Amino acid sequence: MRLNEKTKALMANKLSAAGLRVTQARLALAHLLFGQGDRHITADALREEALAAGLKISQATVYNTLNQFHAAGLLRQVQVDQARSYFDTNIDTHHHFYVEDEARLIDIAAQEVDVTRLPDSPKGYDVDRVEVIIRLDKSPKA
Amino acid sequence: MRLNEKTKALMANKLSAAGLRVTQARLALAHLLFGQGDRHITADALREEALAAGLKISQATVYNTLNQFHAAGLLRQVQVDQARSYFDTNIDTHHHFYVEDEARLIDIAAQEVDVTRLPDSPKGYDVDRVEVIIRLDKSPKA
DNA sequence: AATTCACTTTAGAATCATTCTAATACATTT
DNA sequence: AAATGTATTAGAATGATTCTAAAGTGAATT
Repeated sequence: MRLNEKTKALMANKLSAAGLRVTQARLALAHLLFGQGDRHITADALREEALAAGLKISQATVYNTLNQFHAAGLLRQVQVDQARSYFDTNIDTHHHFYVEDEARLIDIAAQEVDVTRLPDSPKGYDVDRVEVIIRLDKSPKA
Repeated sequence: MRLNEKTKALMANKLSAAGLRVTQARLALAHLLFGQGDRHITADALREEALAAGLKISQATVYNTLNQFHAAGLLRQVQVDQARSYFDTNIDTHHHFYVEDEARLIDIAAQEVDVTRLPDSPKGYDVDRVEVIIRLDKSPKA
């Protein structure tokens, strides 16, 4: 895979800023993840993209890298399906539609949802994040 | 395990009403699940409870039964942790706190949360359910 | 109460996502 | 370029869940 120099520099920057060493594997995966707008992707799907793009990269590295990016705050992990984890390249506050039948996530911008009242957290605990997940079904054929 | 007759009749009723045949295994698991207020439990934890209660029941049956109860609408499945599924005996509309560090779910009554605005669903899809999950961290020691 | 038949339960194998291991490769510092 | 500490890797290991196909049970019927 050839990364254009501008994107490469951006990604290298992103990695350094996150405290991650800039390596071939991380650069290439960052390019796939962050080079094309917001996405929701599973480890396996990313692996396949990488292989399709001609990268020689192991499954372990895909998992390691996703976990490191997540730990570094470059990715959010979304848990909507018991079978697998999704990684979301959009780390701003936002919410999701989830189409269970299609195993597909759709972003909802934070300002599209108003949560105007929440209960107090139990004593000794603080709110880390409020997630709203709207589960969707296909409409019945009229 | 001895089920008192009143509970047993209630559970048998619940199963029949849900279109499930009343069997020993289902009665016993229903008793554990529904006999003590709202709970959030994993398949494995339920298995252990069952064994501790002296039931002779296989893991496969625990899974089968949880899945059937879920399909029949007697349980809700809650997805907050990548490692395992929780089954929630409270099937009314409600929400959850989730304490990640302790892998613990806490119910939030529907009326404790106001979601006053939601985006339109994508064309061709209907809202099945709106889930609010409040992820909690332990407060830092002051 | 025995028979039948469909549904349940079971032990154990299989699957699948994810993590681990410990050996090799690479990036950075000397 | 040698040394040092991370990264990457293939493959094994793990752990939750599902599958398989054989044996058991509940409900309906004789």
